[in-house]
Amino acid sequence: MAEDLLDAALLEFAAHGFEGTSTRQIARRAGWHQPQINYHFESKEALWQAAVDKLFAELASTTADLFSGPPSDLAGAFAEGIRRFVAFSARRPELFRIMSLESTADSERLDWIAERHIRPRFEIIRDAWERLRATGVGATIDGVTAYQLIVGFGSFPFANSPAVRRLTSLDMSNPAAVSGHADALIALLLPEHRDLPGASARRNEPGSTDRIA
Amino acid sequence: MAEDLLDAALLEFAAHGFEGTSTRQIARRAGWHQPQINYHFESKEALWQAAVDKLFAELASTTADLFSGPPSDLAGAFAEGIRRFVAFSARRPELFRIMSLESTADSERLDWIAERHIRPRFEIIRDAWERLRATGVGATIDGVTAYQLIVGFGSFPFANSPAVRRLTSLDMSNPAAVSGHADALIALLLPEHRDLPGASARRNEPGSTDRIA
DNA sequence: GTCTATAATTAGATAGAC
DNA sequence: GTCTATCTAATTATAGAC
Repeated sequence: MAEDLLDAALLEFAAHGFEGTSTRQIARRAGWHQPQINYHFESKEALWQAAVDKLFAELASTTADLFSGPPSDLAGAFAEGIRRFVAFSARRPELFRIMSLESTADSERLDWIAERHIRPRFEIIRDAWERLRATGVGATIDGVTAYQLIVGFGSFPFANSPAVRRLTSLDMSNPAAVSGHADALIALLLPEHRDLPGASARRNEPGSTDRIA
Repeated sequence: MAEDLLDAALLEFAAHGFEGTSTRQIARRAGWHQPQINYHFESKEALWQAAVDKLFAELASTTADLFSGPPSDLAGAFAEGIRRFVAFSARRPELFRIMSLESTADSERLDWIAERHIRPRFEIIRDAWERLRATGVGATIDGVTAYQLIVGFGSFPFANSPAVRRLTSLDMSNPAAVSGHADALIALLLPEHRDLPGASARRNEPGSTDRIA
């Protein structure tokens, strides 16, 4: 099944980079034989593109409905978007890893991923943030900085979970750690939001580790 | 000169990962012949360790004096530490790139870098933050989260500067962008700090692009 | 210490039997 | 479509002349 191979490719590319990953490793992980990759995909590069397309399609499906309706509660939609993005980063740390790997040096892969996948999401988030700020809500940072905070800080502990585990014995795949991190990010971006009705009810549920001191 | 080779190694390892970097690329960048690397270093792995040691020595030299004196102005020392770390991340984006590359999968290199370099710095920052919070100052986040905010958000736009450039035409190597990003991070962590004497004088200097909206 | 040549291994991709 | 065998090129590392 091609889905299995794409998932294996995402894990390997995210862990070792494009050049550092061999198609044999990917095939072995998925239970394929290496030449099957070149039968089903034009090249290693085409396999990478197909895997990245799948990853961003998964992300899109978790946030598609957020900014489609009327902007009656933009702050609430923003907070919900952050919760979903943080949860997705925990489930799919490959997203941030591959974005980071490809964002550090000029390359054709960066051109491709920036224009095809990152730019549309970046512009939606930046513009939504600036509309929100225009209503007087939110931390006093601009849209570009808010995007960097959401993506950089929101994904960081999940993309680096093996390092986090070594330094703290925290398990970032724990659902309480995931929602706690989302709450911390929301508190930084939307300091007023914890006072809004129903905003942070989940923070006080039993069993949730409250990362807010 | 061995310094030149280690700098070349850092750039290549940071851009392509350990497995994705060939010793020939490194040698070519530094003007060496490939077999010289194996004469001066035991292996590709030993070269990587020497390069990472050099990188963290540079970081240590920029922050060595910060927490040594009496903790009379812990918030001020914290803000100054953030400014220096952000400036270092801009000058040496290889630090964050290599940390991220090695923090995503279990490996002997992660064991080595986590214990030798990351843990000591993590514990200093986490503990300093919790002492600061005990005085009632600072955002309501715990020490682990503060560390993730400083490292993740503080380094993100510099480690990903080629992507930032594509999306925004911002040049993150611009000194105003560097100090603006440090100010944004300080404002998130230490909301009270902008009111302290001399805290953010540089933000209002002519020519500085104020990223605070 | 430096350099050319090369050994031993592995990479992406293809040929061709089935 | 699958699988074995293999091609060409690139990899890390070493041998040995200078």
